[in-house]
Amino acid sequence: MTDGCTIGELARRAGVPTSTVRFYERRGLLEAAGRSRANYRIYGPRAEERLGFIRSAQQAGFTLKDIEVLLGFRDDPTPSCGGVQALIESRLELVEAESRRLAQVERMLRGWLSVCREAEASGRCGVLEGLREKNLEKTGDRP
Amino acid sequence: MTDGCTIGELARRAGVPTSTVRFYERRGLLEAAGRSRANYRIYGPRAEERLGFIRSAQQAGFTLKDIEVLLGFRDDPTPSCGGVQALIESRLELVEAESRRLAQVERMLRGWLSVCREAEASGRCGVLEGLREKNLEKTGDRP
DNA sequence: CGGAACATTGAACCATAGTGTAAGATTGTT
DNA sequence: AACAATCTTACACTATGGTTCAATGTTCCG
Repeated sequence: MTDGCTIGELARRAGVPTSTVRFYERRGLLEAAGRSRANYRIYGPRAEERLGFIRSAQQAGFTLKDIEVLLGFRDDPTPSCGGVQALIESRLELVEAESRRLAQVERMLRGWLSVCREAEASGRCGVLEGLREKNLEKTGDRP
Repeated sequence: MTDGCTIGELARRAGVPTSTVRFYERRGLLEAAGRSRANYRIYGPRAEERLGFIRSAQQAGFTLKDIEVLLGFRDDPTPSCGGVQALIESRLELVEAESRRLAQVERMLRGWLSVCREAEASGRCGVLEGLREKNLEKTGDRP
């Protein structure tokens, strides 16, 4: 009772805009808060902790959809750590895949950059000419 | 004149759906094609080559917005390789930043996974408890 | 009392790269 | 002639994580 706070106060403490708090509520990540007489949302320490969890999980690389699941586990009295583990593993796989893709893109771009520097001497642009040929379709890591 | 083809044919050759070709036209990446009597788009070899360029550039990690610029350079009679180089460099920076972020996320997830495995013996879920504490905010690569 | 600073709502909007749909016109094959 | 395939258009929708807006109501400070 003593420590209910408004959405602005909660948001300030968590370091997010109020719009984000409302968004989380809309998404079902935060349960609908109690209301003051003036229909303002009133948050207690539990909501604050929950919001902190969401932000931490987000920093740890979980999507909001993941976090929905994690929160479900958390709310569940059953310990069921297996589901959490499976979630982490599948998220990790996605991240690894994306990481590989990015590394590939990075190599590509570096390749084009060196083409660009080499061609700087001659008048032509090796990149525009090189990208025209589709030798990268299956074969080419290096342009 | 002999080798105009319809959108379906062009799309098949490039390995994209026709919807994507129309989308590129709408985005201004492909110029509006000529039309047959029946109002069908008719594409020549230049369009085919241009579409190939777009796809190649995409594989090389450029966004459609980048590609718009690249196409602009290409259409420009002036050689201006410097602009191309700047574009590659700025794109590369973004990719590197994202790459670092992903690596960080990967470390995080691996950390949580090991927490999860360690806690498997005990009844509790270390992840749900660990994410509650916000010790990861600035300090923590490892949970 | 007055104005600033805060709160409420729903709806629309941002970027990205397309995909899907509906309804109708045209083309090719049998 | 019938039928399938292909084409046309505009508009809406996908996923992600929110942000912005307008119009209106409340609380706080001097």
